[in-house]
Amino acid sequence: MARTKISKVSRRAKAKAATHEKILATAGWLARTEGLAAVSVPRVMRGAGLTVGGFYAHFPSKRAMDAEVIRKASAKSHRGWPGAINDEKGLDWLTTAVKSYLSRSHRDNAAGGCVFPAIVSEVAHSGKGTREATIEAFENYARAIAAHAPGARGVTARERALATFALCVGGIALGRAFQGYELSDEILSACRKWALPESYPPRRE
Amino acid sequence: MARTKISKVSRRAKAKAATHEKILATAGWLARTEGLAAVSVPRVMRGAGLTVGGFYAHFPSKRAMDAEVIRKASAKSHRGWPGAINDEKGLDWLTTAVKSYLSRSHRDNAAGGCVFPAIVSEVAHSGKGTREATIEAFENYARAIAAHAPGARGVTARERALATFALCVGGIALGRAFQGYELSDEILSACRKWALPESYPPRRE
DNA sequence: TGTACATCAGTGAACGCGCGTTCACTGATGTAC
DNA sequence: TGTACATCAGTGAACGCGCGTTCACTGATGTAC
Repeated sequence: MARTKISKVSRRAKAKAATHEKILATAGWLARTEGLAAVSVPRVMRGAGLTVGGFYAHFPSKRAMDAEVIRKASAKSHRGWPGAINDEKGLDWLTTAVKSYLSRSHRDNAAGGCVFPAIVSEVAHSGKGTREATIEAFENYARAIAAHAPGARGVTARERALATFALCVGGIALGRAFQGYELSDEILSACRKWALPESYPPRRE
Repeated sequence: MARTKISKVSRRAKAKAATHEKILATAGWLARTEGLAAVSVPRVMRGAGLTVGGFYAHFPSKRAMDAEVIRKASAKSHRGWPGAINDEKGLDWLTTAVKSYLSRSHRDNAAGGCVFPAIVSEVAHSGKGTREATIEAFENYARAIAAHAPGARGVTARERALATFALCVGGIALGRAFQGYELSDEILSACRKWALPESYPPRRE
C-alpha cells in the first residue's frame, strides 16, 4: 500500500524529472553553442517542446537555471575526457587530453564539447550562483588534470593543471573566434606545443 | 578664400569627428568592462551624452560600430604595452609584458586593460566584420610578442607568441570570472609561470 | 474497486522593459551672391 | 559685409521584437474513503 503510493508519486515525479533533464539538456546545448546570453527562457522552453510559463515549475529564476546548467554541462564534459575512457596515466593521459581538447574537431564541435570556451568572458558579469557553479566546474577539470600532469620546471602539478586548462580554454575560444581563417589552426597548434613541452624537446638553433 | 571654406568645413567635420571619438570611447569602455553584449546603441549614446537617433549619423548599423570599436580599443591597448613605453628587448620585454598582462591589477582594472578577455567567447557568434577586426587586433598583439619572444624548446617565436597570448587571454578571462576567490590569484600565478619557463628553471624533485 | 476531491506540471496571454532601427524635425554651420 | 538658402549633426517619439516574470487556467495524476 505504502509501496503503491510511493510508486505513483514517483511516476509523476519521474515525468517531471525527465522534463527537467530535457530543459537542462536544451539549455546546455544553447550555452555550449552560443554562450550564456543565448540561454533565454523562451528559447530553452521551445527547444524542450514546452511553453514559457512552465519554466517556473522547474526553476525559481533564469539565474538559477544558469547555475544548474553549468554544473550539469561541465559534469558531463569533464567525465568524457580521455582519461575516463581509456587507461592512460600521467604524461600519456595529459598528452591525449590536451591534444583532444585543442583539436580542430573540438573547435568545430562546440555542441559536443566543453562549455568553458563558450562562456569564459560572460561569467565575470554573472550572478554569484553562476560564478560559484563555474568555480566548481573549473575545479573538477583542474583536479582531473593535476591527477595526471607531471610537474615541470619548478611548477607543481596543480600549477601546471591551472595553466594548462587556461591555455586550453583560451586556445579554443580564440580558435572558434577565428574559425575559417588560417590563424585559427595556427593558434591550436601553437597551444598544443606550448602545453606539452615534453613532446617538443629543446633543439639548439 | 578656399582656405576659409576648408577651415569652415573642418570646423563642422572636426566637431563630428570629436563626437565620433566620444561614442567610440564609450563603446570601448563598455566592451572592456562588460563585453560586446553590453555595447547597445542606447547605452553608448547615453554614455556619450547624446540621444539614440544620432547614432546613425555615425554608423550604418550596430554591427559596424562593433567592428570599429574592436579596432580602436585594441589599437590603443597593444600600443600601451610595456615594450612601447620602456626600452626592454627580447626576453626582458616578454617577461615584463606577461607579468603586467597577467597581473592582479590588469585583472581588476578591465576598463583600462585589454579588450580580448572581455570578448573572447562572444566573437565566435558575431558578424564577419567584427570577427575580421578581431583577427587584425589579435595579429597586432601577436606581432608585438613575436618581435621579442625568444623561441624555446622547438617552438618558433611566432608559435610562442600565439600560445602566450592565448594563455594571457584565457588566464585573465578566468581570473576575472573567479575574481574575489582564491582560485583567481592561483590561476594568474600559474599562468605567469607557465608562460615564462626561463624564470622558473627546472629543479629536481 | 469506484467515486469525489486535491494536487500540481504545464498552458498561453499579458505585463513592462531594453533592444536596433526609422523618421519627421530643428537649428547651428556653411555656401552663394 | 549682409542676406537668403542649403546642409546635415543631432533630437526624440515611434515601430516591432525578444526578454524575464506573473497569473488565471486546465487536465492528468494522486489521495481519501
